[in-house]
Amino acid sequence: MPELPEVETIVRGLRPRVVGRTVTHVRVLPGGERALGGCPPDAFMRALTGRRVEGIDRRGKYLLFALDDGRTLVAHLRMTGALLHRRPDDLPDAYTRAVLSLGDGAELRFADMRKFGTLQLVADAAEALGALGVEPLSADFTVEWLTERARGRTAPAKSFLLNQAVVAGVGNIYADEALFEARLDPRRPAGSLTRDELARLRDAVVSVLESGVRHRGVSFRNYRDAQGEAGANQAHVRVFRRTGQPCDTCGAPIARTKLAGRSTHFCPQCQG
DNA sequence: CGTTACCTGAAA
DNA sequence: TTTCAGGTAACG
Repeated sequence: MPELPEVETIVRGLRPRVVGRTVTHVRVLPGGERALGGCPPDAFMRALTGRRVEGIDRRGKYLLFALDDGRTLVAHLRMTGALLHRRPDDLPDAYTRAVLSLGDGAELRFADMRKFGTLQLVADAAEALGALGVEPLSADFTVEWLTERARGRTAPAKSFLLNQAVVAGVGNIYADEALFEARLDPRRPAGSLTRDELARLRDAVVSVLESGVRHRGVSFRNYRDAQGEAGANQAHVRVFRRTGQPCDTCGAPIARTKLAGRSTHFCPQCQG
């Protein structure tokens, strides 16, 4: 569920509340063991207990918790995961799969209805990360880099954007929004995009992601930030889940198709 | 390269 | 009852 802006919002919420705290107790609840990727729950609890969180960072859609023994707790929320900063007497969160108690009495709850999310404790973060391309909100995200990656590719532009090895952190919402902003047909083969079009696409990706961060993410259904609050960016979405509604720019009805197995929304007029 | 599987629930 | 969901690894 969360894409880059949602994960960034969670990281920013957790940082001031969790960095510097020590993990005093770890519980893995029913359904939580599968998030551990084969690590036995006891081993996970033992390895994490007593560790101090030195820093929290984001890479693509992953959250990285740097621990004082040099290891990293790597979390990925996939479709329905959430990381919630709570007090022990706060109401329980549905589908809580693991709870880390912190030295100041607060707790960090990992909740995940669909159980796709992961929590991995590794010596080197790279062990837990998939193949990740450039960070789109960094200076490394250049037109040259996009051009190189797009060369010769027959996959649709939409699939190209969803590929984490190309741009890390773009998901289904922001891919559709960026293609609309760049006025590009999501079905166009990535390799057919001109340098000019790729320049537009680059700028559009940056723009929609920055807007997402500014509005604390999109909450169409499950997404909640570290305080359990919904985001506000759904009010600023131009095509995603607006099938049949008039395009803001030209009034034509927003169309929907399927690409790379994902619902894809676009304006047939503006993105022709 | 596209499709399927992983899980659970909400919406059509 | 069927389809769909903000993700991605594994499969053919």
